[in-house]
Amino acid sequence: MGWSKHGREGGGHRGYHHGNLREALVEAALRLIAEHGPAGFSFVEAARLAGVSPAAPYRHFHDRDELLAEVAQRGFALLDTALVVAWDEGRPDPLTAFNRIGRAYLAFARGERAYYAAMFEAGLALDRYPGLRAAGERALAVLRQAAEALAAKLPKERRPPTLMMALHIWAMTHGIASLFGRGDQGRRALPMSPEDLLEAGALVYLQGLGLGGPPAGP
Amino acid sequence: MGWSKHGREGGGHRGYHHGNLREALVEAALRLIAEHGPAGFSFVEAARLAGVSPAAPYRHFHDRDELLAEVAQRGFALLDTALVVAWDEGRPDPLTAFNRIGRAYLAFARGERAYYAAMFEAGLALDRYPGLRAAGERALAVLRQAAEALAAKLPKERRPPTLMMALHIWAMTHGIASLFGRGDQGRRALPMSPEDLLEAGALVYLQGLGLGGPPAGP
DNA sequence: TGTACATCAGTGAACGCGCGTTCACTGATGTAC
DNA sequence: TGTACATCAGTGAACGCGCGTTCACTGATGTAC
Repeated sequence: MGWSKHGREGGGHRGYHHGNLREALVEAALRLIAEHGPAGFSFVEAARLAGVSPAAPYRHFHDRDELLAEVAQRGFALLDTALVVAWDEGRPDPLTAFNRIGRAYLAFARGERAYYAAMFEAGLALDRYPGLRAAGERALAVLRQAAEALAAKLPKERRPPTLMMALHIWAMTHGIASLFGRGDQGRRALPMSPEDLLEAGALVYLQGLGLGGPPAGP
Repeated sequence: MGWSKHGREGGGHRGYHHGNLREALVEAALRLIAEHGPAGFSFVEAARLAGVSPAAPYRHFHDRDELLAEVAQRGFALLDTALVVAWDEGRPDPLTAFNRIGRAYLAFARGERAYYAAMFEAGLALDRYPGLRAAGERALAVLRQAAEALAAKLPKERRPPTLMMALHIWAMTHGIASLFGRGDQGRRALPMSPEDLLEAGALVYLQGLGLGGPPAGP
């Protein structure tokens, strides 16, 4: 759910002009991607879903891929927001907030499968859509900020590069989400929830940096 | 590269019977997936590439997806082999061998993009292809074995569950491969090689378990 | 407030295309005797 | 070694389909005066 606020759907008839076709197309794309994957999404069907002739979308998007890229870009923006909210400026303490970020990422991958697929599985060429790349980097920035706050606990000479930390965490989280944490399709069996797996992994990782709870040894 | 051993291609004419159509179709699929992604692969074109009428493939595969699943399954078998070779029974020492596994995984993702895409991005329903799931689990078993050997260095009461270790490592490796380590398309910029990123991440992780080189503190 | 007109966002018919799949068929291969 | 025949692995033509995209068009909206 989530992307269900249709322009004037309830109102019944619309005139010759749709009024909010761009939005309607994005919503239609999300629905189609959720159902058939990014490959099974078609421009024509998106138009049909929006109740409009197959030529109409061309007034708003140069081609099929541009609509896909728009969806992906919005997905990154949503993810960004979700991560910022989860981080909540590190309250009540960085470690708790950090774990919340991981969970938020997994929740996004599971709950917003269409966005996630558009972002990571559509095979869009990042160079052709600079806005897309930028949106992705903004989302990474949250992770980096969290890494920074965590690393700040360490004495200066033992602080790891925060970009590297952020990339490690991103990779593990993304890996868990991709391999185990999506909707039913293609899912692998696991002896624990993706959330628990990630939390344990993050804990070990932070321990390895000299951060985290009680030391490993007795 | 790699999948170029065509049945009797050099020999010129073939008769009415192809002789090795199944193999030829798998090879054609690999080529097409490498070029156009798993979505852009078509049964008809695979037949054309194999020099055969569009109806012929149905003698060997029930449908398009079954061919895709065959490719994915072979991919897992290849990956499995590559990881076993890389592990080399933990020689000369488990840590070195372990790092070789990670590099082998990344090399596979980069070098065998078609296999990798069929395995992880084709969205095949694992339940419909039990052989596929089994092949995937065999590949995971190598990681588990390595985790076991590493954990064996620790006193019994501090040994982590090896399945969990294996999953963490798989997730981080897979995440790095997916986000940064593929061919040109969709690649993100990185301040270091995926290999270095992974090695650093694995080191920190193992450190966190109480394994690895010199202790974190001064 | 009313009118003329430019601009904009749609229409709908049409195109050429490649796809997945089916069908009755036929040529090649292998086996029994 | 030779012949009859079953089986197998291909053919090629055809189907219906949905797709992306284009085109000249038209109805609605907004603006200038």
